[in-house]
Amino acid sequence: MSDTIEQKCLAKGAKLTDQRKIIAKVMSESTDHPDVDELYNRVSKIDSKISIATVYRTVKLLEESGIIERHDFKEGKSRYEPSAEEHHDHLIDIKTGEIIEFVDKEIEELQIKVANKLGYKLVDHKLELYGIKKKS
Amino acid sequence: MSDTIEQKCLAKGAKLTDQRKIIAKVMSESTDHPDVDELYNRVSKIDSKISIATVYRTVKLLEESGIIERHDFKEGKSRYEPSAEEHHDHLIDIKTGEIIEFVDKEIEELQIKVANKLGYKLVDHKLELYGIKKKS
DNA sequence: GTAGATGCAAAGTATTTGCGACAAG
DNA sequence: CTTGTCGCAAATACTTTGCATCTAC
Repeated sequence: MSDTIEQKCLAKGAKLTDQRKIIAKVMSESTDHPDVDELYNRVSKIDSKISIATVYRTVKLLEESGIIERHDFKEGKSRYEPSAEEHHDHLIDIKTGEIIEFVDKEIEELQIKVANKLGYKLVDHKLELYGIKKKS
Repeated sequence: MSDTIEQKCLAKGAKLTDQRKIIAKVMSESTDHPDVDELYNRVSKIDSKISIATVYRTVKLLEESGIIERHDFKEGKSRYEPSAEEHHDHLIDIKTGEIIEFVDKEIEELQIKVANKLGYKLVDHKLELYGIKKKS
């Protein structure tokens, strides 16, 4: 797992510092969508000397390398998650803030079709559903 | 047009000040998606004494009243547009920043279906397509 | 040894807020 | 009158950056 990350960093000509290894490891083990502050907390538990500036610089690096993905949900800050093999979108519970990941091929295909119809080639998209849990 | 906005403000128990009238009018006449700074520029041309704090307070008020909508595209700031009768989504040209509005009923329906499948009632959603113009 | 990375604190953006003055209802 | 609103400047939240030091390669 971290091998891959390290290889990707090297491929970019980036130096493999301890800080980067730690941040990459913590991110790759995250199953939620931490913001920078939360990531900084987790990383600090491993090495308390890492500065938040380095965390900011590293998430930017990892994002540009396609290793993690940034999301701007309806808050004032960015959240990150490791890039998945298969693309997915998010449903956010507006009561609890819980984030559920989902995949829907039909929607994906329709998006491409819509973009085409408008004369565009789709290169990226963002789909977020906001909902409240139904009583079961 | 501005009648509606004024009525809606009054219904909320909000006072109908000159500043609000001007900001609401400028927004209702906007066909693009201005950010607060741009809105402030436009408003200042009509009344140069209006402060940017008032613009921030007013867009928040108008948004909470459902009169305008906020969007967080992939920038660090919010953009606004008057609420439309019919809901629509956006396609953003990643080269030029141009924003194209579109409607696709099929996607809308699928979203509701997906949310239901996950046990949620869909109350809101955000769909943004990012693309590059195809040579015609 | 050298280019690139780090830590720190200062600087930048975007946005919010406390407060005294003011105006709408 | 009274309550909400305004303008101003200070404050906040998130993120970036200049610089001297340090470290991976």
